[in-house]
Amino acid sequence: MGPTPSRDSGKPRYLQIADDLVQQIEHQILPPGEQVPSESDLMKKYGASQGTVRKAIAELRATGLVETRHGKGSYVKRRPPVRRKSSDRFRRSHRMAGKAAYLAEAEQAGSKPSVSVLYVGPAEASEEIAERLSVPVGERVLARRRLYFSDGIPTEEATSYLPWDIAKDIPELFEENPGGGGIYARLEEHGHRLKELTETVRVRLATKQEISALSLSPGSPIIHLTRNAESESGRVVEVCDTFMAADQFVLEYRIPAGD
Amino acid sequence: MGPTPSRDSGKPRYLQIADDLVQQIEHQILPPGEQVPSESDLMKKYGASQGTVRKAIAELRATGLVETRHGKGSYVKRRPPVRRKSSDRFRRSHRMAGKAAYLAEAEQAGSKPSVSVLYVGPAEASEEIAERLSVPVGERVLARRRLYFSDGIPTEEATSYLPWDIAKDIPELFEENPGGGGIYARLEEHGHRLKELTETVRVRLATKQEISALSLSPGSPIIHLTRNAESESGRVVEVCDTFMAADQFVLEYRIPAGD
DNA sequence: GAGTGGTCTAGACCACTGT
DNA sequence: CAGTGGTCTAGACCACTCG
Repeated sequence: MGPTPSRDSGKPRYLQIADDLVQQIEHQILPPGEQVPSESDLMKKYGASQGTVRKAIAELRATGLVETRHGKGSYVKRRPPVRRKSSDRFRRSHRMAGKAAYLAEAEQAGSKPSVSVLYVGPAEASEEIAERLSVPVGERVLARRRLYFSDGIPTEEATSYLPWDIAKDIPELFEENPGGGGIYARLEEHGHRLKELTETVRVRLATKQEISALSLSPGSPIIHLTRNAESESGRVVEVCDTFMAADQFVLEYRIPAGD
Repeated sequence: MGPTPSRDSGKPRYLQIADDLVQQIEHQILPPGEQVPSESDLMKKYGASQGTVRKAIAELRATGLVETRHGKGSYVKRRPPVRRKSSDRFRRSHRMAGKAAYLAEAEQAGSKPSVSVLYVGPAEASEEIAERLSVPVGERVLARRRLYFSDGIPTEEATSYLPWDIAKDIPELFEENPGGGGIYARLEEHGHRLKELTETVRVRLATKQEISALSLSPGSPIIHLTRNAESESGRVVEVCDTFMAADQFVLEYRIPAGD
């Protein structure tokens, strides 16, 4: 009758242990940020072998409750506030208010946003980018790759591509900070009035590179969002690829019912 | 120099084995639908223990390349054609053409769609549904729950909720098949002309129930899509919750750049 | 160094699927 | 029944982190 839940249900031992740990986390006996007992502690406590307690912890990791650092231990994840990404962020009125889309949204969510520019400069259009921008493969384009942080932790990586003949006349696009309203505001000031944006949403499990770039746990789903910005002349004047941790975002779209 | 890739890199053995299997799958040496060699075969082939080859297979399962059936074996997944879900599917012109959104899209994708109605009838509004429909919690609403199949395999489960006072005057909504153009067409015929739809996209790992309902593998990400349909009178006349296997869909949204 | 997680083995037994 | 995957053990060794 000890505190150890060793009752035999039909359930595998490793799931019983996992469930017990889930209970402790939900009841804040293991509060966010706290270290989960080490494998050897758990082996003693549950009278199980290392393989079994490891499987239990792997279970918690898979459901995103815990993250594990080699040589240190497993820690209860602090539930990050969900960031909301609304299609409204592209409204012209928001740009006129002088805010870039990302900062406006982050402020609204009450977190401290920051941006790190990884690269701004010329690049050769890959097959996919060339197709989306309707330029020849290998053509020079302007690439702008940024990493966005919220409260200091990386949440989102985005890369924009613009046709060189458009970008070359807009010096602000070569700056790290393109100025109030972001690059869309600059494009519109230079006569490229936007007509429509097309976004696609894809989901898959993160690759190893993305895991390290966004410091995720293995097995985390990520959202791959692409956007094409079409001007009123019918030309695609910018495309953007964004990668973000799926569990930290809610995307919102308003769709007119017309036509 | 045997066919066995036992070169020692720094990589763990189970990942080497996994990579080798991935190669065989990508080069169609293990074609879709084929059974992966059994654990004991792999143990012999790679000279590894059961635990190690199991971890290798678990890796393939996590990346969705393979699915495992207890007592039978692991099988290379048939890559299902990706289904595209475009916001255009709500255009009025499509409804007028007499097609429901789902069927129209599936046809375009070249797959044989079918629908199974799980429930049509009254239900009590949960807190969340009540909030979205602006009715009191517990109020009677019409619920329509369907399971969608593509080529016989379940891909998507959706539940619509409509306020009772609206639904009660539209007898087709109580039928399994609401008729050409779907329920939105019926709503518009009865004076509820739609103004705007708001969709939200959330992603998370599938729960055990969803795994069985959509016959997924554990650890698969799923997309939870919610939609609120607002009529020109400003009232939300329908809300819908959809769950789908994330790796089988690409969502597409067209966003007007105006205002 | 002591303590942590990460990999691997050899063997055991159980549970499910077919014939 | 034989063959498959699923669980578990006991012990070994390696790799990372921190004082």
